[in-house]
Amino acid sequence: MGESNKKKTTIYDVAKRSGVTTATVSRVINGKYIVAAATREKVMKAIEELNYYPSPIAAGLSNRKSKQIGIVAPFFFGPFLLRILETLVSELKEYEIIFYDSGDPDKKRQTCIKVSGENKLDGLFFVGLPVLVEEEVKFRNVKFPIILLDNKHNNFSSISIDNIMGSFQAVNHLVDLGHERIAIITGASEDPFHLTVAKDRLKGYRMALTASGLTVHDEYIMINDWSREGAYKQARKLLSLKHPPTAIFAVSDRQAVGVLEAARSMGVRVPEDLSVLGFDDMEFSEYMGITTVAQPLHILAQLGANLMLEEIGLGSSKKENIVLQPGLKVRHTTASPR
Amino acid sequence: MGESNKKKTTIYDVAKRSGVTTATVSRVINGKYIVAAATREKVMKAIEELNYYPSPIAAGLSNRKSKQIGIVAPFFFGPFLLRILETLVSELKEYEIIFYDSGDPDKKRQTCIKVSGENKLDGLFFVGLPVLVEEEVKFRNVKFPIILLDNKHNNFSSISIDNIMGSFQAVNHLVDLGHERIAIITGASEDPFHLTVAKDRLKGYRMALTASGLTVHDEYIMINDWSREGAYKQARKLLSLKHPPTAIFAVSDRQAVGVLEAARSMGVRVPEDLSVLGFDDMEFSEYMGITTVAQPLHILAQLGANLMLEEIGLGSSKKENIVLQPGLKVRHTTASPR
DNA sequence: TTGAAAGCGCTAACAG
DNA sequence: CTGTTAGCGCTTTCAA
Repeated sequence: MGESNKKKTTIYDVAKRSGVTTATVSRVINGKYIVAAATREKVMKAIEELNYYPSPIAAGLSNRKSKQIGIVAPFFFGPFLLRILETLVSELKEYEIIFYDSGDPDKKRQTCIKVSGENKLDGLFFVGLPVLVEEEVKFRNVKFPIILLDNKHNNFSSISIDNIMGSFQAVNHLVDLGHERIAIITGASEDPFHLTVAKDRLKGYRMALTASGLTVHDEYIMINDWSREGAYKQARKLLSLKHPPTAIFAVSDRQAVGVLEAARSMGVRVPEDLSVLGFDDMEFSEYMGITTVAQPLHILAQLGANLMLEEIGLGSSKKENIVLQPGLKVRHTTASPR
Repeated sequence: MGESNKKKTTIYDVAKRSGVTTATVSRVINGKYIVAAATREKVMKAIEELNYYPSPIAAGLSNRKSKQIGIVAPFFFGPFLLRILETLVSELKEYEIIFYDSGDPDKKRQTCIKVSGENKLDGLFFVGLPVLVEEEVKFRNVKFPIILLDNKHNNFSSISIDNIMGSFQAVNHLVDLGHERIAIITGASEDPFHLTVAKDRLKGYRMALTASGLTVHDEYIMINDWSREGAYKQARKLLSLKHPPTAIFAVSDRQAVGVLEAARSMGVRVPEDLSVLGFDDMEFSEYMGITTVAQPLHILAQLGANLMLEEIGLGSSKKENIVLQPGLKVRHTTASPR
């Protein structure tokens, strides 16, 4: 901590030194008013010499703009979150990014209350999470745009990913390979945040089977908690069935690992005896050769950032809802059944 | 965006409604002055009724505290960064966390300039990165504490991890297993941020060998760029030597994966013919059974947060430098040589 | 194109 | 325990 005996140099100091008023200094700083070239020079020089930095706080109080954008997201999104955060930060260079954790619904609620109450942000992103009605209500009188990433809402713009089609596509790949006994290990259908990912991916699975004229067997549908351990157990159950599936679609890569472990533990070879399909395209999926579905996170965040900038500029919401398609990445855990 | 025709309710509104002055309202809001219970009640009631939220911007301008803490870190720290961020956010509930990307040295410089110039934060963390002299100079007149996480500096407090000992420990494990021909694939020794991780881990390797009376063979030392691909190539080279090593220590798990792939590609079995050791304990290391060194990131961040709170409270730096020890996690890629 | 001056909403002496 | 009253540092009409 430095000895900050010297008080901050303010816009007054600059004004005095350059022989103009603070109004003029302000004008050159913000560059959105006409200032005589000569005057500008003088001011710039003074700024330079005094090593002056305008106080964003004071500016904020005066013009009610904080130059800050908030992001509410849960940490359990892990790599996805990081990816999105990264591109958001780099696309939104003019703004500081404030991170609001919302690891559980209550934290999320608190954040919504705080953020809408203070009403100081210039924009807000929700990533991965939906906005509940009670939350939406709070944002009614807020002065900044809100954009949902990887989720949607009628009253806000959003960029989301089509989980149903991603799943549909993935299962179709299995069907194309000739599989008929395809099982799915999905995520918890009810969750504290009211996410619909699990349901959507299951829906895509059903659609794909039906579209191919295959029947959906309930015993092939396992509802799991997104965990690797859970998937391990359920895969063992599936593989112990009288008619075990020849392919298992795990709706997350983490769960796919569990399936792989289950297969190994039972001497079932992948992909010879069993095809395993994941979802997410995590780093380890590449290392482990897992066939999976990749989400265009980078583009999602980029589009989100652009939209945010537009809406901030317009001062109003465009209510645009963009849906992105994920893509299949075929690797080494899927093959035709024997 | 709501129709915010209604102007923000201010501390004046609350004061009027509760029949006191703004000073008193301020007092009950901040709770650090004595206010008569009855008065407090009235004020609270008014706050409630008016749904009043104090403006942190106005407060900030007045008392020069932003209630915001910055974090400068590079995104390539991936999971580590996320982990640290997570615990920082949860430990520093009173503060908003602003994330400053510093993916390259120049961005980092810019951030240092901006942040020190504006001088508005209540605290700043550097994670994973060192503070260069030219940067340190800028922070001389800054009013907030700065703490380094996973790095150190004479003028700032820090919590770091002992890479040398981590490496030493890891290699000792190999020696204990009976290995004598131990190779290392390390990270780039020179890097744009002037990180010393690679050098430190190499040093620990040397120390361990020397301490055990083994000689350090230059041909067993590979300098790599932290990439899996690079490690793959170098591992192949090592395994092609006339006297190939019986163990390879990759200074990151990502590189360990490359080594594993190289071994597989050459029909070398792990751990029977070759022991592979990583560093980092990434998620996939568990899945892939890689023996590795784990860093106590959670504790690191926790200690960092506590220190920050203390220093903010004290209004001065304690210049504490804590060093944490990483721990070995033995899994399935290491065994005694045959 | 520039200056004067009134805020923005809150805090913190200082008095009482 | 509470009120008065300067600011905090910048922006923005309104005039000139």
